[in-house]
Amino acid sequence: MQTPTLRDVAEAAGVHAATASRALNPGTRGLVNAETAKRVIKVAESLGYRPNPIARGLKTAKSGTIGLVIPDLTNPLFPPIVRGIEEVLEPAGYGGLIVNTDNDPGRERTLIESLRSRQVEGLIVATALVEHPLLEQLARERVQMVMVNRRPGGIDVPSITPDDAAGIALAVEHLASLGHRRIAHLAGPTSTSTGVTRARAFRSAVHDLSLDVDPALVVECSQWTEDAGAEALRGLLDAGQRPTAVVAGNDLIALGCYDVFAERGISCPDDVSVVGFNDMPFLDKLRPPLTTVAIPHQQIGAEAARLLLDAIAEPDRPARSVLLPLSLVVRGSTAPPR
Amino acid sequence: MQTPTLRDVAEAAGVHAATASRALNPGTRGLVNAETAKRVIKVAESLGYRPNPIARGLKTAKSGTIGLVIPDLTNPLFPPIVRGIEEVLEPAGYGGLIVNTDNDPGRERTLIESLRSRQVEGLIVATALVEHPLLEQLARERVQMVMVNRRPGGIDVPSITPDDAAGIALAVEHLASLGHRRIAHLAGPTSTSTGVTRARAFRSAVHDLSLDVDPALVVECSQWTEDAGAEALRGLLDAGQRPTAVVAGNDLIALGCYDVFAERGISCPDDVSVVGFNDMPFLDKLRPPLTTVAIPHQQIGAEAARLLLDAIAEPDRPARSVLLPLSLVVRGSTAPPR
DNA sequence: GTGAAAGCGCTAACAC
DNA sequence: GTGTTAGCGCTTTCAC
Repeated sequence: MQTPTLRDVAEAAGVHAATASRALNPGTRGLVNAETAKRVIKVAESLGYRPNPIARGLKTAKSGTIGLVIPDLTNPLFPPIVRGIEEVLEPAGYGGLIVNTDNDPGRERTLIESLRSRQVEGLIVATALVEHPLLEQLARERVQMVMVNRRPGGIDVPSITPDDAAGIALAVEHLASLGHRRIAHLAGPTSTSTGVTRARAFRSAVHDLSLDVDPALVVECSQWTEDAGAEALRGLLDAGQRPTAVVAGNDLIALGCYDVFAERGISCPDDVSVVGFNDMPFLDKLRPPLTTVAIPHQQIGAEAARLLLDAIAEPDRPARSVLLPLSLVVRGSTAPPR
Repeated sequence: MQTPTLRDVAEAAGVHAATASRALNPGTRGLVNAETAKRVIKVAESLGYRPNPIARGLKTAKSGTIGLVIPDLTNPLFPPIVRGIEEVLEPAGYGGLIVNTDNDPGRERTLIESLRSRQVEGLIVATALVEHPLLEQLARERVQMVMVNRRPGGIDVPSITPDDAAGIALAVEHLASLGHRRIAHLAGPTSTSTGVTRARAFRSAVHDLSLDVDPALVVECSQWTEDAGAEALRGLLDAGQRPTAVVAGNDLIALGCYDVFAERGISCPDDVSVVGFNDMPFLDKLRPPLTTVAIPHQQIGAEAARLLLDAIAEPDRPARSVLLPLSLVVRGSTAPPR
């Protein structure tokens, strides 16, 4: 016999399929004679019965899957988040369907569409660049979702974000305590909320600590990449700026700085200190090891999944949002200015 | 109206649901009047109809999902493979369900079980450590699968593996051409087929090139990790061995060597050259940048997905297996011995 | 407490 | 060519 069906179990236990269903389902088990329930369960086990979630899903309009929308799994930022998510989803009986958008709004639309047609029960969205119309539409159609790493403007969607502002403040304070006063910021693209938040936090930290406030010291990178970071730093230096330290929008941008240092014979941390953001893997293997702001990625993922499961269970509960604290990992790329 | 159903479309187009189904389905579209088909399609579009794969799946016993069994998504080896897989799956209308086994046989069993109950149509298995009984059982039950990065002994399962032996030969030849004669190998665990294959390839390459053949120069690491690599190298050095170069079982193990070099004031590549295996991200940022054997991960994933889709389409075709060529990426961790 | 019957949305025989 | 009918495996009224 092929993988046994509920009816097989019912027959073997001498009950009706409906009764077997009730017995097997913890939620409805109470409706059934304890004896019968026990018997059915035993039979099911001995037959190696496994419920077919597809059939169940068809009936209950629940698929037991949720969609994970991320830009690019290959970006080391995301695997730990995904693991954190799975860690919570799995014991809850849910599975995660991952899509990579490459931050392409068109792909994003299509992929979310395809996830919805697969009847996912909710979405965890970790892309920085969801277009607003799409977001609003999803909210309107009451698609359960939670945003990771970004807070949705205006829309009532739960989100789980690292406390970027606090992280940047940590970085700036660290540099200031080392004696730096002229600190540059290579900001992420202002098209991303993260880029905006971090840049704003940078400006206010510099201001609060009474360091040199010079608009020319904040440069926007066109992307969150090594190349864009290198380009931005080159622009800064070519414009004659000589910061003694730079706070990079993220680790990749910081890596771009390393490239420029190599090109131009600048020594880090002797000539310039650098702080990254994210604490990607293997940063401790760099030369010099990169000082950076660490984000509890796995925890973020886990928290996001919990938020989503809650939202699915109680669709009408108002959106909670969580801000996770960050920490600074001091390594070799920061030192007092000379 | 909630998301429209096939019946809604059929009604709006003035045809029967079955006809609508035929019209919408490329495979059966030929059975329907071209005009009608066109009309139905138009109506479907205007209604924003999206087929419900769950319902379809219930009927056709196909879920449109396949299971990806990997040890740990957090290991940088896997994200590119997963992306390669998705790249092929997505246009084919399939989705991938990922599980992380942490190389725990128990978890592996349970997770594969849960994938099967989710009615996946096939499995892509990238764990090094599938227990044989499980594998055999799956094969017996005619679960379609393909193995990635390992060849199943004895069982007729398609596999897609990097040509490890050729890669190791590349590494050894490179070192030999630099003038090294006393080369060590920090092998991966012999409980993994990869570990065994690479160690064997190392021995035969050393032999073929008439280099120093000394069994003491091959050490097994207890795991594929940085720590295990460091430990193995310490053991080797403590035993008085002084190789001028080491071929590490993988990049992580090579990283462990870096740690030991730092501990003991050994200079790389001046005192010892090191070659890694895998070409993880950011290896070019290390000090020194690691010379390593590059594996076309994404391509492996894509190929694996193709193999699986083929197998699903033609279950009776004999298992094909693919061996992908590797290349050596020469960076700064290798130099002539001094 | 349990069975009967209906139906989730779709597709596949089988008629016509 | 198209409609009819049945049913995938399960859950859920509604009777009894």
